[in-house]
Amino acid sequence: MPRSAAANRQLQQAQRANLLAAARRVFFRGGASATMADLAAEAGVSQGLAYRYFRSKEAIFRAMIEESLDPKESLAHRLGKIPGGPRAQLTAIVTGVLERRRQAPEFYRYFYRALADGDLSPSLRRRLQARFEELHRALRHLVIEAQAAGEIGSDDPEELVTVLLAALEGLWRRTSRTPEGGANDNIPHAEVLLRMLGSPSTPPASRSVSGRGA
Amino acid sequence: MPRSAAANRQLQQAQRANLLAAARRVFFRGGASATMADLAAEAGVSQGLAYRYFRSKEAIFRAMIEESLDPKESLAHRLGKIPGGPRAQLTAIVTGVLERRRQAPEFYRYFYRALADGDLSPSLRRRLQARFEELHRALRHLVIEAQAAGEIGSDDPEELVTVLLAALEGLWRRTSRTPEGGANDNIPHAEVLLRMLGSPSTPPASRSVSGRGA
Amino acid sequence: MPRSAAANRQLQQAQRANLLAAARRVFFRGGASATMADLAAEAGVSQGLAYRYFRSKEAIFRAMIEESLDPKESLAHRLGKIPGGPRAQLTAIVTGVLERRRQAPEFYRYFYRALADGDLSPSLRRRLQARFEELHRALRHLVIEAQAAGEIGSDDPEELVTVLLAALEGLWRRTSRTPEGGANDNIPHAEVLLRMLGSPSTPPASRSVSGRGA
Amino acid sequence: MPRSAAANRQLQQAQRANLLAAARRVFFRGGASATMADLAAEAGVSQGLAYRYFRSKEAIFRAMIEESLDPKESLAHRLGKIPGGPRAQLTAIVTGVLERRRQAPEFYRYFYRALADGDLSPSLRRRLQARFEELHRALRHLVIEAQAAGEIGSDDPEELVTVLLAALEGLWRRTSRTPEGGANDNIPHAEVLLRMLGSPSTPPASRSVSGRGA
DNA sequence: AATGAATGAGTCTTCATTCAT
DNA sequence: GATGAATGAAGACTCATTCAT
Repeated sequence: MPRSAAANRQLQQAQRANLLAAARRVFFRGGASATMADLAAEAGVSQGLAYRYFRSKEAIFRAMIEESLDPKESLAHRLGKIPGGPRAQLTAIVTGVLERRRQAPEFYRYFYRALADGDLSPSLRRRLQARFEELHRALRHLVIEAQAAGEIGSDDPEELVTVLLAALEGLWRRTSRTPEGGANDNIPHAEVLLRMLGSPSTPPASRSVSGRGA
Repeated sequence: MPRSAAANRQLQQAQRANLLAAARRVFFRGGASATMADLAAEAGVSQGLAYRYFRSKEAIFRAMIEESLDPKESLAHRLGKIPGGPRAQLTAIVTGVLERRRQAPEFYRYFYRALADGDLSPSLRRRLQARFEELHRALRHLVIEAQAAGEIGSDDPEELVTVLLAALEGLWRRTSRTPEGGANDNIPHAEVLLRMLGSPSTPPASRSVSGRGA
Repeated sequence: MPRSAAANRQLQQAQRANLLAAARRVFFRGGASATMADLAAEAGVSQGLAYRYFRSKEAIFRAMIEESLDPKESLAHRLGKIPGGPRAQLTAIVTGVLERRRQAPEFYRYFYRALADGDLSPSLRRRLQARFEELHRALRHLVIEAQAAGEIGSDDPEELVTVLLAALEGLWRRTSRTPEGGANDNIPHAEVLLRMLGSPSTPPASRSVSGRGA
Repeated sequence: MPRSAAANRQLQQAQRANLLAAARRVFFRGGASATMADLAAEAGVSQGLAYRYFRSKEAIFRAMIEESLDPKESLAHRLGKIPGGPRAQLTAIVTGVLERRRQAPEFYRYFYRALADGDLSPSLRRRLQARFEELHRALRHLVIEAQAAGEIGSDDPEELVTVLLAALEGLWRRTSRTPEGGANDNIPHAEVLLRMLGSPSTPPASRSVSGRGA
């Protein structure tokens, strides 16, 4: 007598989740050089089984990322729901990003890894980049608005966004290096990062590279 | 008539340098997936020759990094030579780092790549981490001194150093993704980053995660 | 209430036939590269079920051929029932073979495929060859009789049989290549093939390879 | 000191030929199911080496066939050079084909095998079919001319060409089954095959399938 | 009797490394 | 010192076959 259809569906979902979780662990450890054998061993299944659930190694990687690309997580999505002026919205975004790092240190790690490792399907690469650019645009828009509202300094908005994103990326990256996925200590407050934006009274950073301004 | 021993040694040095330069170019382009065949082609020599100069592919990678670990490049080394108070020294360090990025975008890329990819000998990994920690300690020391001198705000020094390093790492990382090795546009001024340190009048960022401080 | 034993047996027979028919279709399309998954899909059953009825993939292939080796189909069997002299019997055989091709183009295809592909159990291979040889002997016998009766030319009988069989095999083979299993156009008349046997007045083909005979 | 360039070239050609010869033997035996391991073993080299000389397994198969597609072997090419009327030219072609079979029994075998086995790149498949069609057209043209010249019977030319080609293909096929590549005995004379074309006095084969014509 | 999830041996292919010249 | 042909150990992926349900 065959297994019931329901039981089968449950088994399938469990295995899929199991494989995806194993992939997360294994890619987290070994980067792109992790092998299917590693993954299978980690998941406690045979190598062949992975191919019942995913077409290829790349498909697993993709699924892993797609999972995190849930549209509800999109900043654009959440942006509309934040109350207050542009400065307050910037604070909320940065805080949200930092908060997520605290809770799921490995979260965005795949995004950066994926972009750094060359072997990524063009389509997925495009989707990832679109996500990054979305954040970029959202921040730029808020920065310009905040400047118009006299809430922050008057440096080049593009420059401010770049350094803000860099700081956030750098913080995520650090996760990679601490063995256990990064302890939660020393994660800075959003306010510290936002100081880079300056206050209305701050003069723009001088063009001189040696930056003796102020 | 055999070549003179001196001429021989010189030739060897030249080949070694040639291979190392090719490795730099090739790893920069292809990341960890660059092959020995790529390297040999780039260097214009046979595949076998690389093994006269380096024990293995990993040895080339290691040598490539060692070359950049030249003690004269060490921040600690250069720190003694910077005039001015702790705040000025911090400015000088950050400026120097940003300047280097402008000039040789691929410079530190290997360090981060090496740490991210798992396949790195423990000993080299230790050396790299030591280098990072050296910078970390130097910055922390200056931050504490600057706080003592009333030149910056009174946030947790560890937190300030972390976010400063993260911002710098993030900026280097960005290099990796821009096709041509990173255009120099939008590299922020040191002063913008240093704003994160706050001024004596800035109250420390509140402990509240939502960072409504100030 | 369990199914009756008779009903059970009938169900089994039906499944077996179903699988065999699916195998025929699937092997006909995909050749030796057809997979068990293909077969199961074609038969509309699970992959595992095939193994209740056949020990292995090869067993299915074998059964498929055995089915066509039904002794009632044997030429030897039918030979006794053909009226007329040896020439008429030759005509009848060749006509029968051509006719069968018209009706079931995929019929003998398996025989040839099976012999060409190496992976065939020795015992089955022997049985197939025996079948071919049976036809061979029957034809040779008739050719010799026809010569004795002065109904055909006096070439080497072995040679005549070889070329006759070759022409028939070639015609079957052609079936394989036409996408839809071979349209029925241009299937030659038996009489055309039989012309090769010559008439009493035809001088034997000369031994000269360049064949300037006649 | 490196091997001389000449020595290298010689080595390469020898290996390429060696691999191709091994492929011929191995595909001859095992059909498409022969593995690269088989081939390497047969050639007496490592599996990896084959890939220095051929991009893939399919490339080897292709090269094997291309080798036989030498344009000088083309019937169209040779057709211009045959003296005599259309009947004589038909004789010459068929004789040539038979002769080749005598000399190199495995020669065309790959062509037929290649067409039967599904896994063949579309481009190569097209080239092969073009070759077959070339022969087909040449024969049809000559048959029509021969009929116009009153040198043969007046059956449907397409039918005559089909049966002629089938006979030739069948003869080649037979090579496949004799263990040692086919002994040369019983290869029929061209003249026997050409009898199928009939003589001016032969009435066309009747349309009746049972072929009681003549 | 039937299912389909799971297995594992085997396939093609790549690539760091060695070695005869 | 230099070459590049040759090796062999993986790696991703397929598929006939088994087995718990």
